[in-house]
Amino acid sequence: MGIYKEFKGLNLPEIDKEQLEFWKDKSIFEKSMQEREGQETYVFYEGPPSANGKPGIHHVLARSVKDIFCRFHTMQNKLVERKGGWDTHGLPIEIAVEKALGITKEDIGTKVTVEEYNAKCRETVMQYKDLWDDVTNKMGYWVDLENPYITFENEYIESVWNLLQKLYKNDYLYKGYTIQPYSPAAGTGLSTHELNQPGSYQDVKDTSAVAQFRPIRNEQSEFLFDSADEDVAIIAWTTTPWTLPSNTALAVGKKITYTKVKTFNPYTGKPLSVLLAQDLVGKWFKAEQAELKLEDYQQGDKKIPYLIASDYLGAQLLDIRYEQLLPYAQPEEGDAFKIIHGDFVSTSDGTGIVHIAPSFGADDMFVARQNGIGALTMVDKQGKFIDSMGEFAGRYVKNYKDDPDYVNVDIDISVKLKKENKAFNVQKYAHNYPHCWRTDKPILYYPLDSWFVKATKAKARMVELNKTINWKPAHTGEKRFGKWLENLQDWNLSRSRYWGIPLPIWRTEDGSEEICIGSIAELRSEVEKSVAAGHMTEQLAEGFDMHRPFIDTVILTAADGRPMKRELDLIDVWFDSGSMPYAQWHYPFENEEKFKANYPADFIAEGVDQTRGWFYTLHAIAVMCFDSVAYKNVVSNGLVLDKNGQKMSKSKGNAVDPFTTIAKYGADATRWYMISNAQPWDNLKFDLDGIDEVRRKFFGTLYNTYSFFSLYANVDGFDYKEAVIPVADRPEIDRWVISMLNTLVKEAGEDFAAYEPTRATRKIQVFVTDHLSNWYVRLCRRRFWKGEKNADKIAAYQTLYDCMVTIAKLMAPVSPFFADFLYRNLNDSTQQEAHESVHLAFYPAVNESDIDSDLEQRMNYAQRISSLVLSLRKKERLRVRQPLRKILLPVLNPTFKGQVEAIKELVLSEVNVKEVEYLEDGSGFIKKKVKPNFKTLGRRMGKNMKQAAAKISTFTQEDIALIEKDGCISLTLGEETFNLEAEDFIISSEDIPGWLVANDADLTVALDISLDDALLAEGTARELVNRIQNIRKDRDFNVTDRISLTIEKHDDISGAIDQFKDYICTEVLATELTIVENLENGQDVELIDEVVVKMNVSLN
RNA sequence: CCUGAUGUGGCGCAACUGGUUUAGCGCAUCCGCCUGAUACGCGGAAGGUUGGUGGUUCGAGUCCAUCCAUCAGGACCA
Repeated sequence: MGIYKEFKGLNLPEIDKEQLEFWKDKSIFEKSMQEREGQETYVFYEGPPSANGKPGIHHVLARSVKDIFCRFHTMQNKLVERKGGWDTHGLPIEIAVEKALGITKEDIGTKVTVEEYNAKCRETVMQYKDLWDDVTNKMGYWVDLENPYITFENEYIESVWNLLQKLYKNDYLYKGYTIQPYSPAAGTGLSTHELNQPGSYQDVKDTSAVAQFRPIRNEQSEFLFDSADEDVAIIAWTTTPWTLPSNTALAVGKKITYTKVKTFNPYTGKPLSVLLAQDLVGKWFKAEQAELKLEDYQQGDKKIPYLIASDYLGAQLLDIRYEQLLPYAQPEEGDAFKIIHGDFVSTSDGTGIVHIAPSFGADDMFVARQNGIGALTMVDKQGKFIDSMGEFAGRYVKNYKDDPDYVNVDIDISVKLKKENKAFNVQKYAHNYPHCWRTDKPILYYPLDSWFVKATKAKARMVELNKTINWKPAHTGEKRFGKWLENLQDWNLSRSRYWGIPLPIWRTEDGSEEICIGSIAELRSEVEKSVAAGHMTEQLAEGFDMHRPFIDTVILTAADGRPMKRELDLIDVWFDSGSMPYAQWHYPFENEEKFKANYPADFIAEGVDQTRGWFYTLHAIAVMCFDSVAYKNVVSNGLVLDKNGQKMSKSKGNAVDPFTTIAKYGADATRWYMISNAQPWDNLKFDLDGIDEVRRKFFGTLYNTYSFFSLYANVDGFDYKEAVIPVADRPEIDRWVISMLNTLVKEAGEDFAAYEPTRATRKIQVFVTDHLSNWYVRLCRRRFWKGEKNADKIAAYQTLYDCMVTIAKLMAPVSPFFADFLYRNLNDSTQQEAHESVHLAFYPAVNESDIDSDLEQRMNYAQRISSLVLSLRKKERLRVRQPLRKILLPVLNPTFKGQVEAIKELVLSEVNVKEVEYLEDGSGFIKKKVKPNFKTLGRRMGKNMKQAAAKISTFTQEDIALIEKDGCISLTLGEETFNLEAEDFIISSEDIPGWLVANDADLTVALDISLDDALLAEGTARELVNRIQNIRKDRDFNVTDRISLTIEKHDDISGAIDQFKDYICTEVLATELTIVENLENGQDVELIDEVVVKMNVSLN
């Protein structure tokens, strides 16, 4: 039994389990923080997930990203605390509960008490907490699950109230009357989020009407009239004729050209001049009817003639007044019934004149306010016309009640307009209209009272501070988030629901006095006053619930003694999560020091969908309340799609379950795959085969490297107790891999620090598979299993060991399980470092002095030369086991020969060739070619580059020799002469006449393929060794077992046996090799070219 | 409709500020090979008008314009 553990095979899920146990037993996560107590902090904020849905594979990606940087900075010796959190309020939970209870919103407070309902919410919201904790644990995400912040707890709510009060005091809160999507059928306002539910927008056919508004004839409008009796109408189109009684203005575009068209009303046949946008005349009048004469028209004619009379610019029409279309009521406040300008007016639809009903359209309200226009609200919250609507009073504007006898109000209004010569056109119109996702009834836009955060007031500062935040990727911050901030609207804070943080504002009935409460203590003292004033009978109980309905029983007293009731609204849940930097510590009521040390965050990460969600609310609250950013670095990760690029969804059945994936492939392979395959902010096409590939290629290779190491280190008893051999004294290849390793440490460190995990993982992977395993270990195998434990062998062990320990550290942030497994298997045995886990260790320091770019370059030559030789062998069908005489290398530049000499032995043994011969300049063998170096020459020559390139291609061998000798050459193009230097050219050898040649960029290699008896015999000897090794392997001999060999005499191998008997015996660990005339019981072994020998291999 | 991202062999990705790139790598396919590390790898074959078009430039996968496609976000739906 050696000191290093040996394993039968790579089992990542098993490693996961062992590591989890180990971390738990030894409290490694806790230690990773305890050991860094007092060090510089790296602050991370956990965006709270909602535990009322199950975790998906995209959560694994998001949390991997978070985990990577927290772990990386822990390894930078920083204190990284990560408080977990839960988002517990909001509509998704309420809806889930309604569904579970089989009720709708209207039933709350009637069928179910608010108290019962909220209790159910509280209970339901954590229903999948265990599942979340489980996935967090299994994927290796380190976050404090023991002491999470929970948004429904009183302490949390109190902190939020404090923030709200801060906003209130700084004049950031106001109550406003705005137009919002509203569902009369459900009796509730809808958030834009709800409006964006799939299926909300439905294609429907509505009655649309073009109404005729008659301008009042006066000095201002006189220019519109040609004669004393001309009947002029401004026509406007609407798909909601029920809003026409509420019309108070018409909007035109200042720059739009309007045309007056003389024609007849199609329903009454009376002469009429209509005004509409020039661009839309063709939409309402057929070209062929322009041919008809107005005077020929007879009432009832199907084809109505028309005549284009005159054009006006929209600006000319402004402020013209018109007669109210359906005068059921007058607006109480503001101006009305005049033409105003609207930015949004276009000529893509309708008539280019927009009917404005401020109560029923957000744009309408906005433009009306700008112009001092009042509103009419002729429809109530149930969706029916109010009493003053005459014959329409009490009728629903849409069929909200599923009344089978429902008569369409839009049609009746249209009929009325037709009769009164007020309709120019009425027809069915198919369009897309939002519907309530709960009741499936059309919504309407309705003015509602809401509390707003005056975010627009802080807009400039938010934009400015956003520029100091490092966004990954940059465009999400600069463009998506930056643009959104620039077009910021006030934040509608109100939600008329039950399960959420109540708005802490109490008002007198007339709204003349109000108070915003900022703490429980303050509420308590206000309640005391209220009890004294007789509005309440009892003081607040200890630990009272701050939710509804309890909070609504609190009635406060105004200065003049009048009662104040709480505004019934809850606040937007996004305010909850945006408050977490403060509320997670119950700041400012507790933990002031803690808060200050942890604000703002160094790093947060969430999905890009949080740009307008959490990223915004964090930023907005921080700017408005603290004039600060909330986070300095933010990674917004992309979506996780299925392997075909489709969105994952349960209904499609293409969702990947995180639990089965982790259980099957291990957390590390899953994490490594997700991070190395695509940048976190790109969408990831998630393919399980990709995880398997990562497992095989990366983890498999690294595991095998360890297996290889442990196998021989155990045999040799390498425990790293020997004196460290200075790097400078180690062989070329050791110094090379150490140089490469240090380059990697440097670059990967920079990548991690720059929030570029994908780059880091790719570099680590290339190092492990290409450089460490397939070059270093492959070429060094013999050093590990041959001969005594001498300095060379120790150097090899130390080098390989150091590489693996370092790799364990580099990969630890991304693949915490395997990294620790590797680290502990190495370090536990040698005790080189005092850390019991890689996650307590530090990111390795770069030894700049060990980085040798010359060395890296010559090893690159070695790899490429080997590759070229192997390619030539392939072409000539010369097995690698067959030794060849020599390689010919043209010398490219003065340093080339020295560089190749240093790695000559590696190349020769790799490609099984005896020697290298250099072809020097002037040997006459080499033909060189020259190409311009566009990078340097292009800059200098500019426009002349093309000509110069042509000229350079005509250079003779002598010219090239001249460049190499003098380092410069002059080139004449027409009038001009340029002095060019050696660096302006790329010289390479092209060909070696008479030889088998291969090229790779500037390298050229020729191979001598002539064979003699000695080479053939050696080749045969190597074949024999290979076959015997295979037999050893087949028979499961130990690598150290000695054997005896008996081979039947065969002419084709006698030369090999004569000359290479010792070699063969050493290679296969044979104590004796006997040749016999006849071998019975021997096994047939095929060598080459159908040569079959009989041999017997036996264990000593 | 606006904004942004993406578009490179069948698939997934790369190519530092435009220039030693004949557009690389991996997976998959086929042929061959090496291996006392049973994992990988190596060599070769096949596979591309770098989404289209136009432009700037001595030179464009890279910059500009425009169009197309996909994705995301937003506006609007009178």
